[in-house]
Amino acid sequence: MTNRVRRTMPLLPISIVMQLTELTARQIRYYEEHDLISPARTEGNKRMFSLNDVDTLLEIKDYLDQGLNMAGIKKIYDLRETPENEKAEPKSLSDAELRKLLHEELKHQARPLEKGGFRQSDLSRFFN
Amino acid sequence: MTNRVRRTMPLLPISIVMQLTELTARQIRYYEEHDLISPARTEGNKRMFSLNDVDTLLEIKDYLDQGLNMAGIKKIYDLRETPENEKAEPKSLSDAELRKLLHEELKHQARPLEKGGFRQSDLSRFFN
DNA sequence: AACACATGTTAAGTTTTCTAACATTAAAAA
DNA sequence: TTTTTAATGTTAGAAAACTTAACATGTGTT
Repeated sequence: MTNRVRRTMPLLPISIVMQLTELTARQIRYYEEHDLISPARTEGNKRMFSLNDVDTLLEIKDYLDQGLNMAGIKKIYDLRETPENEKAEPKSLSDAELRKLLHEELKHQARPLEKGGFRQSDLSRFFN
Repeated sequence: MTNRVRRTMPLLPISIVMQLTELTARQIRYYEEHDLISPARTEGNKRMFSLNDVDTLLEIKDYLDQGLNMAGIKKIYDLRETPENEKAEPKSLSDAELRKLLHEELKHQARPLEKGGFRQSDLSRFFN
């Protein structure tokens, strides 16, 4: 366990991430703008992505294909990253909000899968 | 076996390789000039390194620490990469040449290991 | 029709990388 | 000891890659 991959190490420039994910630079930056990823920065302010970042981007692609929007995806990550213990009191996010999210998701349900896209949101396509 | 890491995929810019190997850009380019590595190039001619390249660079560091020079290291890689079957007739590399190599290596034998350097010439320091 | 969301496109500026030339240092050869 | 050579440092100028910001476009929603 101690010796697992350092998947958080910032290694990849945006050009490579574009290839790996088939996303445009615009898309990647837009997702960052909406706090779905937080790539590291070089001293000169260039984004550097970890393998985890790439995984996340592939997941985002999937969620978008499934009809979710930025807010929906963000919520998912926020929930996911909330430690189990303090997961009790859901802050001030009302039922209304949650119902709306759910609604939105249901509307787009079962969207067809276009142009040979991948299912597997994971770098295992490339590694190990 | 089929699902092994794509260690040959060009992913890393030289700045990251510098961090990973603690080599200067000058050194990395010099080793390329001597055909010890052959990083891929972007369309714009920027070097892009694979994980294999990084492994090789760490090995080169080791060999240099052990007193080998470019020619010696090159020979090692040439031999290593020669398929087992055609490994019979050693081209036109005379005994003289080989003795010289060996000699050189022996002279520098058992050089002390300075400033907490790594032994393990391998990215496993970072991954898996 | 008006709006919002995701994405495309463009412009101008900055960082990173490139090659090439010359400098330095230490070890080997003369 | 002087001269070479090997490895690396340093610098300059040019090109590529990346940045932010602004505005454009397409498509589905209200």
